[in-house]
Amino acid sequence: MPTLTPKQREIVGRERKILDVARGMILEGGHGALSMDRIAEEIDYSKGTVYQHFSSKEDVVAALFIETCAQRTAMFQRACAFRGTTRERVTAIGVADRLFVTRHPDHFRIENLADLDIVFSKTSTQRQEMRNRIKKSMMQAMDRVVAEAVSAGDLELAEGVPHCQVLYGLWSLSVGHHTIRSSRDPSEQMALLPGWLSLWQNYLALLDGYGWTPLSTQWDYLASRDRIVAEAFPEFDPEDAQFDR
Amino acid sequence: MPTLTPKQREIVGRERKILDVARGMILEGGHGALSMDRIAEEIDYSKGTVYQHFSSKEDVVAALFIETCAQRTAMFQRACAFRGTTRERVTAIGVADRLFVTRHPDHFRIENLADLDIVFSKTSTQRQEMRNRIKKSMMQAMDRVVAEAVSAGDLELAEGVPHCQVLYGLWSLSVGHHTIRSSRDPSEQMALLPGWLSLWQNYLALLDGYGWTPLSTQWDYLASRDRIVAEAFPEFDPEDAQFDR
DNA sequence: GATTAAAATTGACGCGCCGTCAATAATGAC
DNA sequence: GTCATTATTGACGGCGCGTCAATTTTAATC
Repeated sequence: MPTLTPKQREIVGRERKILDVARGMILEGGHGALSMDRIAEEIDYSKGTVYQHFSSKEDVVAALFIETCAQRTAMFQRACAFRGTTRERVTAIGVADRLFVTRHPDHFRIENLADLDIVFSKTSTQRQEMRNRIKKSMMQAMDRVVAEAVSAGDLELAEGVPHCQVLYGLWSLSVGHHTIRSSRDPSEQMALLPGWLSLWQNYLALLDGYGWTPLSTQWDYLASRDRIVAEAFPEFDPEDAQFDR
Repeated sequence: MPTLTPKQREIVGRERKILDVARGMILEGGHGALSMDRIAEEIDYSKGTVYQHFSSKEDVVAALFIETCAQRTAMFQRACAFRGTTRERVTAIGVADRLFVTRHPDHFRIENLADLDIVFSKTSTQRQEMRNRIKKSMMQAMDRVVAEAVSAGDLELAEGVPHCQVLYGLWSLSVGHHTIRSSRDPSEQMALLPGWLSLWQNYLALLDGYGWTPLSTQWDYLASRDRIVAEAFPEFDPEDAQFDR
């Protein structure tokens, strides 16, 4: 086991601190509030030292993205392993998404930044590959659920419609929801259902529309939701997830 | 009729030019490529003059957003007036969205910028109100279609689900789609259906899932699509819309 | 056409931020 | 204790935003 010198430990700890400080800045004021000078100031090292860890501002954003995305992927994989019907498993992904967001309310701000081509283009190829690997493994886990559903007969797709089409629908709903909600303009909020329930309703409708059985009219998916939290994500308190907000 | 002095005409023309130049900059390189200094340079006036038209960089973005959004709203209103079943009308909104995007490929880049709270918070209240008014009239037109569908019996919503829930689903799908596609990362593009068709499929599934009749299994909505373009948007060439890409 | 008040235009300035780099200090191997 | 390697510093060049006092242009009036 390679034991670390005090110096090396200092370096590791500093990197952690940089990321934490940066995350806080983005959370409070978006990309504009993130400043390399301010990071240096807050961690009490010079700017040059910060640049020893990250080659640019975008590199920091990319690192943050990868960090949180890895956790997200891990949660999705756990969701996909849920023991239940295939539709319950795909539902579990939606639940995981919600639980994740309560833990990392900053992630979507970062994701919207990081997915702008510009960010990763300014980053080392190493980090680019890491990002692609993570995203890919997330997709793969989810794709497997759809494939299973098809082979189990729970889902019959029309001629010429690929598996991932269903996935893409759920993905779009989630991204759209988070994007819309992150702009906290009251005029948009209309007379909507409270936050997460509106996304949940759309999940139900989309999956029903694709004919993924058992349909929401034949099954109590709110009960499934509670079972999913209890069994796949026991470390989460259902209260904290605020499913009704 | 108030005739304009040469000076006033110059000012109006200059404002047009500023917006055009700014739009081009955002289109080519996003928010980062937009620079007040460069605008001044390109229109051959000093920076101070640019600031006579717009109070800040964000103000320019806001103006661009309002401009394009107004056109978008107008197209949606035309879509809602389409003569056909209620579901055809809501489909027409999706078609209008597509036609609009082909005309203004830069709009979603701008929308994603403009909806970040930060932008409009740095803008005059006048512009903020204008934005809210436009967004509201867009929502209202669409909401009317849903209300009609419910009262005509084409759509029955479950207990406690408000009208706009359906709208919110379509809206999320569209925003999600455009957001995902605007990050042109090949790894995400998976084995998807070509661009717009994947959004179309999800529209169909979502509306089927909400039970909006006639269902896609009972009606040829691709034929409706062509009729919609021909009747509601005759100025568009169906070729240009690239529905298959 | 001359006069003059109001409006428009200019560009230099202060400030903050990014990323670099030569100079300096700390580390640890021998 | 010596010295090569590695880490740290902060001043610097460059760029962009938004301001403002000074200057020019406009157009209304005599």
